[in-house]
Amino acid sequence: MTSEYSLKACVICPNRHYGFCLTLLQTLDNELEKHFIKKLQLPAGDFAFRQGDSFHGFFILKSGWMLLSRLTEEGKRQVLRPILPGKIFGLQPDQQAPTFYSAQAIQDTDVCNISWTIQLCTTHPDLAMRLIWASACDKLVTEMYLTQICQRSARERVAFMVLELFRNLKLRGLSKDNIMPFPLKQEDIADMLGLTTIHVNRTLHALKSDGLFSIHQRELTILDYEGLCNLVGSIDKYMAYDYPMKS
Amino acid sequence: MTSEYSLKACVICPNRHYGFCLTLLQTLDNELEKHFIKKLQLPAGDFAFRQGDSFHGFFILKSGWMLLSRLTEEGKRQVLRPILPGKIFGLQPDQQAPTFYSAQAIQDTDVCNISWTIQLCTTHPDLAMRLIWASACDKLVTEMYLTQICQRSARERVAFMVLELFRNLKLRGLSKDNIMPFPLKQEDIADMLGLTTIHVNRTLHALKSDGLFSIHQRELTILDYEGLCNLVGSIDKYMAYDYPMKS
DNA sequence: CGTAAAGTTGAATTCTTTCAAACACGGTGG
DNA sequence: CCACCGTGTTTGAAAGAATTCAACTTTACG
Repeated sequence: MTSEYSLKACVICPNRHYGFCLTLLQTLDNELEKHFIKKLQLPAGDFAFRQGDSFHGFFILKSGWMLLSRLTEEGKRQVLRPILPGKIFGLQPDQQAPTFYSAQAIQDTDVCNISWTIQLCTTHPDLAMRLIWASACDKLVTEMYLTQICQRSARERVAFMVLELFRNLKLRGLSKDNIMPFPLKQEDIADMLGLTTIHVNRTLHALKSDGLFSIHQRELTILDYEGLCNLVGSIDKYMAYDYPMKS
Repeated sequence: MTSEYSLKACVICPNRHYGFCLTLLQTLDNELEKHFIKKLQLPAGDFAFRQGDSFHGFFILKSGWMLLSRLTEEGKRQVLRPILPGKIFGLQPDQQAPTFYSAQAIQDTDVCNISWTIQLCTTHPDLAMRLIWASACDKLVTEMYLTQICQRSARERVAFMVLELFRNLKLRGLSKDNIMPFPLKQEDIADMLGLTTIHVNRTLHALKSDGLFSIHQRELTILDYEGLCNLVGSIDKYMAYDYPMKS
């Protein structure tokens, strides 16, 4: 993990047009950037933080993919959600307390660390509002996954996950046509959707056989968008809600 | 649903010592209470809002129990979480957008409606900070349930739910000794834990037979606290995190 | 080129669901 | 006071989805 201070790096960041980063850029001053924003590079496999760590503030993912996951006592891993560029992660209720989950890069990533304090609530109320917004977004995404996991079959869960990722990548300009990056291992999917690796394997196989999508070289190609939607149902309205919207 | 304005009602509210309400009370002025806090009474069965509604601000539960739930297209219901007194609910990323879920009273309840606007972020940054805190808490609770549901058997899920509720009720002074109010129907539990009503019934039966707890007249008595803990595992640290803590 | 990690396959088992039906309880009205 | 009704709970038996265990194949990478 390398770190550096880089004044005005936000000005050229690909995420600057959206969400928290947009608001951040709008209210950015040297003071803020110098003292409260730290930039890091994390190679694939590295952790931004580990379950049980404690730290101040929170992170924003600049590029790459990360996974938030929690290890249970029995050693099982629960993937809480994947983090795409522009997303905030690591924001906790009590910043003194040990974190509930780990944040691990599954690709080489760039990360920003924001030293959020209550002081910034006062000096930057628009950032505070944005933080409330972002937190509510994360909650919503988790609730969507919870609903899917509780109520749908393995096929449907996988289809949901693919569509959800696809739409969020598209909004970020990170997919071309029907092709999206797909760095998730089958084990990641299993730990995310409450299935076993073996069953994920069989399910992926079935969905590919049905011509819904194909996966090669860590890239997923959607072959039957409508078919996927039918499998998932029209949760369109909320699907891309996770996205850090403009304004 | 009746509504009224009542100046300084917060001063005698049983939730005034904790969480958002504590901060609210500390910064309370007539201006704030008059224009931004509206009090409601909801009889059992009534909705504070329904999935798809949109409204400004958010709610705080003053007394009673509520359930947040979402109906899927197929007509299945997902209970996202129960709401205990002192908890915030209905806070959404985009307040213009239709809500993702419904909020229904399962007992006679008192509810406060707070007309939160970005303006209040500026005038009351401590409330904004508290809101960030509360939102992160809800997220954490949802993540805990997600983890349990993905990784544990029906027995363990039910045990978890009972313990989680018990601890939060205790913190609020709403349980005496090992007895807690338990207004949940078996169907509610099923919809909350991703099981069928029938299987919840059998599971409850099994847990009662094992002498872990008993249920009579909408009250649950814990008979073997340690046994329950063994079933759940020691997630103590985070268990009562949901609680709107002091300070 | 060789080792570890990731993916694949089969068969048997287990947990949970589904369907169908009966029971208990509280409230209502005759 | 009792029959009736609806909601919530209980039980049985069969079917189904996902897991477990064990082995094998492929891919990635130093």
